[in-house]
Amino acid sequence: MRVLIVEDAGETALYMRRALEEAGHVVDLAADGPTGEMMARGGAFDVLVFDRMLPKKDGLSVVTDLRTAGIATPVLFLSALGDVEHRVEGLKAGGDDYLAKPYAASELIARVEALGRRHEGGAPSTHLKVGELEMDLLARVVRREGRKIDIQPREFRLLEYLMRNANQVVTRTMLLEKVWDYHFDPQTNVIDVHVSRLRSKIDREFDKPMLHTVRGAGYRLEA
Amino acid sequence: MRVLIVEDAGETALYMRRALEEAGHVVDLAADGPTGEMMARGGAFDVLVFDRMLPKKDGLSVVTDLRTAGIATPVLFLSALGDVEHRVEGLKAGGDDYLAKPYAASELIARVEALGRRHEGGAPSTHLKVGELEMDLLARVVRREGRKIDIQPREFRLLEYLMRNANQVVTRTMLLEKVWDYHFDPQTNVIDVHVSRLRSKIDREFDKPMLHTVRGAGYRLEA
DNA sequence: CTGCTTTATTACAACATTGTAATGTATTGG
DNA sequence: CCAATACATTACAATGTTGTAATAAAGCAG
Repeated sequence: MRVLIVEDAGETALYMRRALEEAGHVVDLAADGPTGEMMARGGAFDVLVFDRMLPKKDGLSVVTDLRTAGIATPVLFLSALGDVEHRVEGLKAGGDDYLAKPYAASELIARVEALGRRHEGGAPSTHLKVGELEMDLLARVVRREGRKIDIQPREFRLLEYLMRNANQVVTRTMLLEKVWDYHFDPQTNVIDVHVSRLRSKIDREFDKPMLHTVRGAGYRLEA
Repeated sequence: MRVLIVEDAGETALYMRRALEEAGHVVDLAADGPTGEMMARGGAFDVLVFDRMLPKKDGLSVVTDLRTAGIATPVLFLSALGDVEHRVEGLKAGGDDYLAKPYAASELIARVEALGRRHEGGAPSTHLKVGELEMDLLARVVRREGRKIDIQPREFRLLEYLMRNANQVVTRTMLLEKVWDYHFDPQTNVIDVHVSRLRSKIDREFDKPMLHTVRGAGYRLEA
């Protein structure tokens, strides 16, 4: 897991870093509010750990700003101010958890992992994109250059497989296995026919063809 | 937000319920482990609040079981045992937060809302579950009690809609709009026919029917 | 260039899915 | 209990989807 710790007390920061790294995570440090905010916006972290009090811009306002900027990375607040009002304040500002000092390393780790767990293990992608071609797996809709394209179930599976392997050659055998669940050669031209149909939908009417034949090898969908 | 509180001490449960309801949430109660687990599996809650110690089956094991069953609803543990090991234990079992008693109502509310917030903003769910009936939106597969059920596209949409509105009555008009995209009455019995077909697949061959008729109103899929 | 092989396209037949209509069964109010 | 109504089931017809086969076109080796 990639964790960003924003903490001004050098000692504490290093201690936390060591604890999290020993638990197998990748840790970055920032020492003040603006730096932390910048890094949080740029780098793709799984969890942010913020000290409540920070030089220049305090943790609370940084998180408020991150949230209004649409950044949803989970935040764990860390502070010596452990009373209820402060904790509630932190959660209201858009924090996801609040841990009062002093705390045990094991609890820090457990809470960071609880926060990160959902995000990374979370959802398998429901949307594929190859160049200007897009597929929404849930809505079962395909678009090229924004225009909706009507597509049949088998064509959909075929295209999905091609998109998941975009810019690579996909053999006929692979297609038979993955799109048709055939584990033998049907001795017919099913694939040719469906590739042809798919082409007529995603390539005809558009300038550049995306679905290319690789003679003797198979097909390749290019961005 | 829909919240399930699983707590055996009646007093405490009622106090929590009132606090959350005043904050505008819908609250259900359960008094022991198995009941809580059942409700958590069936009803679509945004947050689960579990007491650590519960009659019959303790909170920890219930949550472990829910997680292995693939139910990812955020869990807030609540307990008098506030020391570090217990907190870590709760988070490891799959809890998302841990609040030690005594706590202020405002903090309970803030934490429940923090948990719910995270969940709803997330990716669209790709997996639906109502009782023993499961639907994988991406793989387009339906199972009941683990057995795979073959289902037609229109039946799939119908069932999806019923599952998304499980335990609630769904009217014929709603079905026509959402499943058929008709915005008028086709004057036929399409719905009856498809409900019948769906029943023959998901209910026939199983002990308890899940798809119930609500005479004069519509249908309801029950856990 | 010619003949051979691979790939494309088209037309059609088999099959699957969907909606309609007819018939049968349960529920409710009088 | 009967009639009226709502719902369930079955059979069938219309339509959509898929695979096969025939034919055409393209690429390649000699």
